Amino acid sequence: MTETTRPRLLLLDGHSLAYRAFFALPVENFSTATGQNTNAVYGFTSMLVNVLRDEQPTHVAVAFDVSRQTFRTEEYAEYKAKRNKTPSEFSSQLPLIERMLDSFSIRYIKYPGYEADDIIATLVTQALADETSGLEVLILTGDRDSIQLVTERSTVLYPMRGVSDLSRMTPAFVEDKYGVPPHRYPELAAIVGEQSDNLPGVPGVGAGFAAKWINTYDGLDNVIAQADKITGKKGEAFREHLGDVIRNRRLNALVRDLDLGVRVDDLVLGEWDRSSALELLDELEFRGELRTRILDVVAPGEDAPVEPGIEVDGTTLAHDTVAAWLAEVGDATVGLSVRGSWGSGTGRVTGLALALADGRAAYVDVEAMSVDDDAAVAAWLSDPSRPKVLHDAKGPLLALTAQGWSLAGVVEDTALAAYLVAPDQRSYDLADLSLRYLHRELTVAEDDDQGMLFDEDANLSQAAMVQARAALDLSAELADEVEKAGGRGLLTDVEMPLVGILAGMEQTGIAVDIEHLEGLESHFGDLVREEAEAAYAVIGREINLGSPKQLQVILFDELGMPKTKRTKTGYTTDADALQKLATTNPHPFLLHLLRHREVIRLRQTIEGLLKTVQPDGRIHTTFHQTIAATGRLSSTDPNLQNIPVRTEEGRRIRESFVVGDGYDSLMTADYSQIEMRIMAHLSEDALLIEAFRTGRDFHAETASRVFDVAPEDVTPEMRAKIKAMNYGLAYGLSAFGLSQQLGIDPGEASGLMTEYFETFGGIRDYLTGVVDEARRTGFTETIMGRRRYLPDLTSDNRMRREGAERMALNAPIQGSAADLIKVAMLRTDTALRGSGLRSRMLLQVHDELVFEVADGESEALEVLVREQMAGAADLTVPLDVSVGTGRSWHEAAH
DNA sequence: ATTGTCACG
DNA sequence: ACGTACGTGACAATG
Repeated sequence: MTETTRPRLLLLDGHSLAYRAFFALPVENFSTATGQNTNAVYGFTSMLVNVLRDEQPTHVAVAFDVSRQTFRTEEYAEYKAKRNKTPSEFSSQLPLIERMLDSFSIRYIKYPGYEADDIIATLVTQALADETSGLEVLILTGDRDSIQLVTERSTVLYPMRGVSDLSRMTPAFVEDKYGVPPHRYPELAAIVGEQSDNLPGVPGVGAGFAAKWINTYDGLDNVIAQADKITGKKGEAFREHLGDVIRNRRLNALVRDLDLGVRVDDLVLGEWDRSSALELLDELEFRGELRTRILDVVAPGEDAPVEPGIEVDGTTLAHDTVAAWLAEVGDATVGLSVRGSWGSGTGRVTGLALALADGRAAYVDVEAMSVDDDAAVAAWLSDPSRPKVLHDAKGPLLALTAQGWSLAGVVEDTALAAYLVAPDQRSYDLADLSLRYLHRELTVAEDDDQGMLFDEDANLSQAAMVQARAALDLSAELADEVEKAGGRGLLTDVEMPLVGILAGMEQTGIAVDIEHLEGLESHFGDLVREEAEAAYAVIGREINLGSPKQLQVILFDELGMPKTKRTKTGYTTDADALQKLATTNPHPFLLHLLRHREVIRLRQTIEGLLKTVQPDGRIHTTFHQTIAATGRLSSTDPNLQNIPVRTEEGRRIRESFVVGDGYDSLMTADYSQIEMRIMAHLSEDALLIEAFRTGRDFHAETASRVFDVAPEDVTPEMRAKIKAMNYGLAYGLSAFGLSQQLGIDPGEASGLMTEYFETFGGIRDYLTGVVDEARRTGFTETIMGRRRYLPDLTSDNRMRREGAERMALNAPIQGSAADLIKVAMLRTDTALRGSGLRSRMLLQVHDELVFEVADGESEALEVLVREQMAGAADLTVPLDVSVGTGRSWHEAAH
């Protein structure tokens, strides 16, 4: 222990290393849930810790460039001019690297007007000047200019490929590789040139000749002085480009005497800041191997390198012991995992796993419970003062309800929490979240007792308890994240209470007139056959009309029609393109094909619906609360949010959704122009607000203002144009998109947009402001504070960037509308319960709610629903609700 | 598993 | 020069 380690100074060129890492590591594999890219941070950190581990330096510093403007660009404007603009995906990672260094107590140094190399050169010079210290110097850099700093006591470590191979440049190595000693390397570079710095050298002269000259004449100065003596083409070229060479030499000389205000002694490696380092590793989602390696290096032996999986201490409770266990739990928060099944309006529970923060856990075999156990479980589940945490509570809730239990006291739903924190994820799988936020594997330890029989039941109950524990642990972790994202109110007051409502709607389902649906199926089936045969007759053979590939052969090869817009694999045959073809070339095949598409689609929709009708004669969809990044719900199995409505034929399908037995009618209530109203509210555009306050036809009102005519003089054409414009606004519309929508030319569409924005300046200002702010903060926000992260706003890829800009325009509008109708559902549900009405909510279709009306409740329900929907938010414009009632969904909509 | 198409708000 | 409106889900064809 008394042996003194030899002092070693490690200097890193932060910029060049991070830049290399940025290009070496695929960005897709290195980004966090919120979209922060981490490839440069990862690669830099990885190189840093490897060198810390392998070289054991006592002193460390990292040098950074401040900007591209340096004394070199002052002197020679073309210096590094050929380099592409620094991608913002890279720049955004530099502050993270600095935080990483702070947490490791590693100094980083910048000096305006100079490059990182100059800082390193200065420190190397200082370190070598003090010969008594015997300080050894290591320079980790991706910039070859530093080779001039190599001496017997200073070595350059240069990354060869990617971020893992380091080449150790000692004087002997440099001499061997380049043919000149290190201090002469910049002389050689001056002759050869440096492409990455945009410093052209002597054409036709490579490193070999340059080294020969330098050695023969003893240095570049002498080569220049005796330039006449060099014969041949190369000599001629050298004389001709002498100016470049002299300039190169001046620029590639590193500055060694900057006044940094830091001495080598100040660079002693200090104590790391454990909590900020761990926090940053979590934030960057660095786990697994790198996390282990980092912790091993900066804090050897301090943190167990291998993270254990989630563990619980519990077994299946014996018969008649559940009540006692639950009594012992008291009012502690319990992680709850429900085993069983649910869906299609039914469900059942086979087991319950409970876990506590101290590791205790229990599994209840619901199928083998005593009467007392059952009562105890029922009481605990329904007691709102016994707090519970679940992951994705809707399914469990459905199963418990089907079992005759009620559930109360759910204080956190970890799936919803994770969704609010990062709404763009595909899934919120418990195991993934455990890894991401807890850095724990969600696997059950294998039973290694050889003598024991494999007990499947024990494993299942163990897995359930582990999941219960994971949900509990996650809730603590995610609560912080939700707080940080400002999502607590939304989670507690909106998303979580909505779970019960959605479960109820799914369980209730909507009644279907099967005979009517079957009648439509055969009707459209007939039409499908007719159209197919007519199409075959035209071309003289049978093809698969559903195959875009076969259609392309017929349309573009055999019928010789003009090629449409390209897709990845060929040319599009979508309805839009075919419609366009048909206007110039009304070939009968095209017409039959289009009609065939239409009717086969309707038939398919009907067939799909028929397959999902349950024995109770109703369809029970599943609503998803964590799919749409904007905050909307989605619906599957079947999707009841895309039942046809736009054509008369399609609407006939809605005749099949009918009032169920024991009820009087269906009622639908929808918000009119909800998105434009939100736009008016958010933009505070006075004219738009006024247009809504008149209460008259909104599109006509706005058209009258844009075209500056009296409302009664607005023509249908004017109204149609402004309507398309109004709808397009929230989508980030382009002149092209608008022209496509309206079938006018892009120039006219562009003029229309200009007119519109001149009239509604507040909207234009709002829209540009939204994108600017999102670019600054990294996210957009709805009226209720729902965030969507859009890292691509700063992408260098134009497509991605512009795509993100359109999402930024749309997310606050669509998302606020989603917030609003969710609040309306909560208010309506509460009011319904309080009113004693029997009517019930069945469906939500983004801006519409569908109810089943009990006998004699029609008027009361309408009043209640109108009041609760209109009062869901206090906007600067009124929320208009239109309501209709009928025997079917189709009738109700009239 | 991905692509193309088309239904909805 | 290039692609072109936001958000979903279902189905069939095709790799």
